[in-house]
Amino acid sequence: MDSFDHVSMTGPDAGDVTRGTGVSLWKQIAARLEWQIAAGQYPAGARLPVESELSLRFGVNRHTVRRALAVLAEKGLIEATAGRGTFVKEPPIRYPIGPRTRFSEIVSAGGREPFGRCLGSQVEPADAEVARELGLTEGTSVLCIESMHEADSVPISFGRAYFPLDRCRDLDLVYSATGSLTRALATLGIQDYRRRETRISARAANEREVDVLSLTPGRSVLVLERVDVELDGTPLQWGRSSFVADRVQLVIKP
Amino acid sequence: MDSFDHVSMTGPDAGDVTRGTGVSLWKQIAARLEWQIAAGQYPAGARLPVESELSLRFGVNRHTVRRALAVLAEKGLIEATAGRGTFVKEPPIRYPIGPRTRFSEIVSAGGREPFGRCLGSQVEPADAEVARELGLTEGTSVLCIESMHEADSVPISFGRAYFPLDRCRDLDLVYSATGSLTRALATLGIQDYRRRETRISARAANEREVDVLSLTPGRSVLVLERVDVELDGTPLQWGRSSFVADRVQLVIKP
DNA sequence: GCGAATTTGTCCGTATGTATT
DNA sequence: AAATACATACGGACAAATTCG
Repeated sequence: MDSFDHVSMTGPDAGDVTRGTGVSLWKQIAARLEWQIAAGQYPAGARLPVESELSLRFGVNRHTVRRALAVLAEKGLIEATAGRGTFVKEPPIRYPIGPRTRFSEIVSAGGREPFGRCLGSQVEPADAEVARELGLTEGTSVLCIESMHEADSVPISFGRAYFPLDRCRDLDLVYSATGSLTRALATLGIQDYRRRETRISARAANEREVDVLSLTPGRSVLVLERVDVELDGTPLQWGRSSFVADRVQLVIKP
Repeated sequence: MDSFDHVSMTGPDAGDVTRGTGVSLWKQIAARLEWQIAAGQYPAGARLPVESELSLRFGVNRHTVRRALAVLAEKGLIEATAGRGTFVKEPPIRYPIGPRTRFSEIVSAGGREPFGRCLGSQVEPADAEVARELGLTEGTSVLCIESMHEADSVPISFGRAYFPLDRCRDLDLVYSATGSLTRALATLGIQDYRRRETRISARAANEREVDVLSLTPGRSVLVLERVDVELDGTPLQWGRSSFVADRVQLVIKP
């Protein structure tokens, strides 16, 4: 094949990995692949060459390639599936958490098409938890809305939110019609509200989430528990949403 | 089958679950158990009565009890293990994320004993990512410190942090000696610093995390990526830490 | 280290009341 | 009004994990 005059030339493309420099081969390979991915040579969703091919190309053993790939997998850049291959992952959506967190605005700002759907709603008596968070007495009627969100037709989140019924009657109907909670609230005369607190935890996706969000079992979801209040401080909604962990990255700028 | 027309009492303690009220039995049982847990009748770590015992006590079938327990498990209140039993979980540590996030202060404020340990450190050239985050040029020497933290001897987090070497020489030694990064930085003349950005994602724990944090495989970890800067804005450290997802709850108050 | 006992997890099936079509 | 679907509740059997003598 090609004959390079460098320190070593074991493969056709091996100009980048040089032995005996003090930098381990797997680190060099990882850096090179990361660079190629960042440069768009392997765009999101693309399949990387199979490990044996890479080992040929870099002139190293397959295990050395695997060590490099492990670094990228750890960073969340690629994902390997036995039998299928190794694929470049979509970069996660940056999801800033702040006092005015709105799904559609965040997704639009990221240049993607937001979509929200009301999966169902019902009026129910507030249990101890909902009552505490909304500052109501247990048993007060609240409206529970179950919904999911997508960005560019990719499922992002799924959750339930609770609203005081007196303030938000028929919110579910308007939400279903408009597809946007912000707009639905606006038509009810609630022009603005702000986030009072966000609590974040994580766990493996449950069956329902696997179903609604098109996940494979065992995947992690970020669970966001949030309280929104009206401008005068009255609790407006409390809810818990599950975000597909590897499709979003929550960002907090204090 | 049952010869009761509407209200019945099947068990010795069944005064709380009433049939034919329109509220399903499993919901009533879930609410009752949740109340008992909240009231301290079953404190954190305690074992609940076995399912067969509960089914006797409430006068319902074991399946009905299981459905109620599933609700509490979903809420993160209990955890069942085949062969062992069903246990009340420790409430997660509330971990506020703000401009002055410090592990030891947060844990102390929660009435627990913080503990940090340096697992290892080395000087290495900054790769593209570290260089970008710390505002250095690729290849500049940085100090990498690997550490883990505990609260009341329970592993909480594990991560790697990178520091510009010129500013932080021997930081690892002082850290190992003091067990506190804040104090170690103080002895190097860096009295204060603040969080510039926190990025949060989640995934299943990898092998290393399972090992260091005493987890079972498949558990979720919250991955916090953070940039701390000195008061003049100079990047001081960048790092990624994995938090055991069901032992912490990140709290953001905008 | 083995086996029995305990306990949760998962299946099979049946019956019944209530909504929806 | 009949047919259908769904949620609730019960009964039994066995697998899988854990504990303990």
